[in-house]
Amino acid sequence: MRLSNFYLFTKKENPSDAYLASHKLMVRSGMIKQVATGIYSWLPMGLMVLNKIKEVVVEHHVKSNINEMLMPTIQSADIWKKSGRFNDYGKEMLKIKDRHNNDLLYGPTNEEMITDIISDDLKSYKDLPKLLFHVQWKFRDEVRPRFGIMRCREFLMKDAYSFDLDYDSAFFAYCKMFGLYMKIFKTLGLKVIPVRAESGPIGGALSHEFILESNEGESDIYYDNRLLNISIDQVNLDNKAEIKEYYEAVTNLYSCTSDKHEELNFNKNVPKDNQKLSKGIEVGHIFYFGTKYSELLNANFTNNNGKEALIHSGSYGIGISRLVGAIIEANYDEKGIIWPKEVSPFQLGLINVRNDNQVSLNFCESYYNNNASNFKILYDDRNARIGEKLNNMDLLGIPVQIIVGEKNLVNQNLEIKDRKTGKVNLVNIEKLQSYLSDNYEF
RNA sequence: CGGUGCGUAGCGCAGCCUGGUAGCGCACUAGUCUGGGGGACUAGGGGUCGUAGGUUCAAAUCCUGCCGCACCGACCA
Repeated sequence: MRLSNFYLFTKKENPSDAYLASHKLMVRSGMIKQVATGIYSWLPMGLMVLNKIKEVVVEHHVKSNINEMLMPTIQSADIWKKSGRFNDYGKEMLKIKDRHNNDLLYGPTNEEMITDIISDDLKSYKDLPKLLFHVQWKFRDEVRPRFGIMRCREFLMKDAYSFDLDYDSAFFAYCKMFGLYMKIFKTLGLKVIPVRAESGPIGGALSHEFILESNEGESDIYYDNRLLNISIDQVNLDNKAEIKEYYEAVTNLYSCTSDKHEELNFNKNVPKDNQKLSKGIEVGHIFYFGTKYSELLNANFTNNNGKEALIHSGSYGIGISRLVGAIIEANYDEKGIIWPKEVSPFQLGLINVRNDNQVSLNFCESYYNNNASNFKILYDDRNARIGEKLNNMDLLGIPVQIIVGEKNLVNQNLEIKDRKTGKVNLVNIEKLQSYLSDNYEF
């Protein structure tokens, strides 16, 4: 992408209404623009990142044989009246009336709707188990939205739903999703702590939150830091024994939200050196709620004895739009954003030191033209001053920058700058390709 | 929903107390000089001062309602 063709308008100054670094940086880097309290437009740069994260999450689900589908944002109130949540959900639910005066709502979540769908289809124990997910915009009319995209009213969420014939089977689904989440967050380059949690208005007995540690987080957590040593890498999510072993190894160690915290148990079960008290951002939340919605919405099947039984279900959410902010919180410095390679909208930033220099201009043009199909390159082709280009590229957080100036070009050299370390290496033009592939995974 | 504060150019702000030609920095346009970390100079363009009403010869400024935004609290993914 040539900057001259890109709808990207960055700002030198911070917005006055932003508090969190991630919020300031998202506005400054032209990713989002606020529309109303807790509602944002995603500009091209922001949408690229959002889509990258979504892609990672979707791929992991699809690989695990979880089927992607799509439910609408607007829902009929009927099923919510059946489940009792039309009133119970409270003012956070945005209620709408259509022209026929029917009650509609902008979905805050989809348990009712998915249960209504599967209750028509899953009729026999032979149809179970099943897992479905979608990525869709949600609306929760928060009392006080804040922190930009981190806690907004309209947000993009991946929600998955599991359907099983009994507790044992449902528990396996829960463990599998637990492991899948750990893999997803690891892929995104995030250190995420799974903690026991309250299930809130979703309901149900078994629930875990996934917390990205951050000083700016809103959740307080207590955990045994030995759980960080347990790796998900080698665990096969489809192998019941393996995944349960992993789940138990992790959840046997103390780890919970402040709601669930018991100081006595913490001290009794966790050696002092391993006790960790920390804050973080909730980026995922999973629930097993048994037959709660099946009962309310009549989702039953015929078991192998010919008897009717209720479907056991669970739901599993990841805040996709929140992750954009959360990832920035975990990856920035005083210059700007530092995107992990998995979510960076571009792989390479290309900077021409002087546009009026024929030597560097020729090189940049031909490099870009020859490589734009191999790499995602953001080429700053503006006739701007070098300082502006460098600062701008740092702000945008693209992992690797190629800085092209005549001074180095006459010696057949380019500057390759690593955004994260700030280190600049002179690299021979001939060796550029191998330097990049040796030092970076694309 | 309670408490506090704010709304003036695309962004960040001053002016308001004490009413009298709407200002500054950044950004933008043109030109000149510059040229390795948001450069300098010159000349420009852009505002019904959130909105509706009131007071007044005169309102960005004083008064009232409404709308919007932020922060703190309670609540929540």
